[in-house]
Amino acid sequence: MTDIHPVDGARLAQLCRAIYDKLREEIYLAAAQEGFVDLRPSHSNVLRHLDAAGSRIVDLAVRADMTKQSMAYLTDALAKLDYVEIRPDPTDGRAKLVVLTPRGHDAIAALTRLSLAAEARIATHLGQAKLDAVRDGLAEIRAALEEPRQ
Amino acid sequence: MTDIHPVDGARLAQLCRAIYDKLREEIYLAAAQEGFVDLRPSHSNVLRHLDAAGSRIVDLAVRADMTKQSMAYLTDALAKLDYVEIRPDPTDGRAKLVVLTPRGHDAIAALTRLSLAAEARIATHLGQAKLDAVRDGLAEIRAALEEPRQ
DNA sequence: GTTTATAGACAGAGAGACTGTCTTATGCAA
DNA sequence: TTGCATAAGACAGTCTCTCTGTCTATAAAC
Repeated sequence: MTDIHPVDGARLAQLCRAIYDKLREEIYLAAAQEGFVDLRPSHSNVLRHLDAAGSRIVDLAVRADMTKQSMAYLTDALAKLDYVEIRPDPTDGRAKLVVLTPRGHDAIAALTRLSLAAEARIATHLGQAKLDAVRDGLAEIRAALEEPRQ
Repeated sequence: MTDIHPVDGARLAQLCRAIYDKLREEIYLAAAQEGFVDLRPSHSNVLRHLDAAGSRIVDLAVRADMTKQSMAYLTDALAKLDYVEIRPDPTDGRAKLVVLTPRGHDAIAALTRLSLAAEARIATHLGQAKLDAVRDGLAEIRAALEEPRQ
């Protein structure tokens, strides 16, 4: 009988998925142990895109490539958890600004630190140079995928 | 004001996530255009792990790292869409075997072909050697992440 | 000043994961 | 052989996160 999965396991998409899943699990588990028990991976869709001065929901939605309704759901959840504050935009009566609370700043700092720690652990296996090379290659791949297909 | 995101954008996890999301979108969009309109990314959690001779739900669940209830939901959905057939296991009255239908075989073949095509497109940007090096590095990283943390 | 565009809110739906419980079948041991 | 622990899966319910569609209020443009 022929093999069902001729080239599986070595596919770029599967590798990226597996690595992302592992890192996400590791980072959010560690964050929970530091006290951020209510922080969920989906929340990083907000935190990653916040400006220091605060951002509008619609801008966050565009950056995260999701609908403004979905982004509103996430920002509302983060507001209830005291990671962000939502206040009216003084320059536009329709808009609101999502701004980080001190706890939100702490969360971003922790997530950043834990991400770096995870990479440092990987570097002990591969060596820093190789890890850097992979990361540079991934950045190139991401850029290549941004381009429209002909 | 200090920068909120000191090292963002170059993080391994974010790169893997972005690339996986793009590839997944691209591959499943192309698959839909080939007639697999009802195939969803979550279904690959089943298809990726199926044995040629058929697999039990509980085994698929372990391989996909999810509960058997969740896996049963997915295999049931795939059965309704005629990608798999669920039949009793002749060797164990409690168990059922999930086996691919011809349409399921076609779907796996298409997904495999489209994945390779996406990587070939990337190779035109990076060169095959660089892409291979990145893939090898990712495989090493995945292996490193499998090891328990000390 | 009227029309159009924009920001967000509200309601509802659906996918995909989870936990908990239950039934049935297997297999081993008393 | 009976009786119990184990295992496979089914059933019910919940939760998170995303979507579409519609609506209000404000801003901007003509």
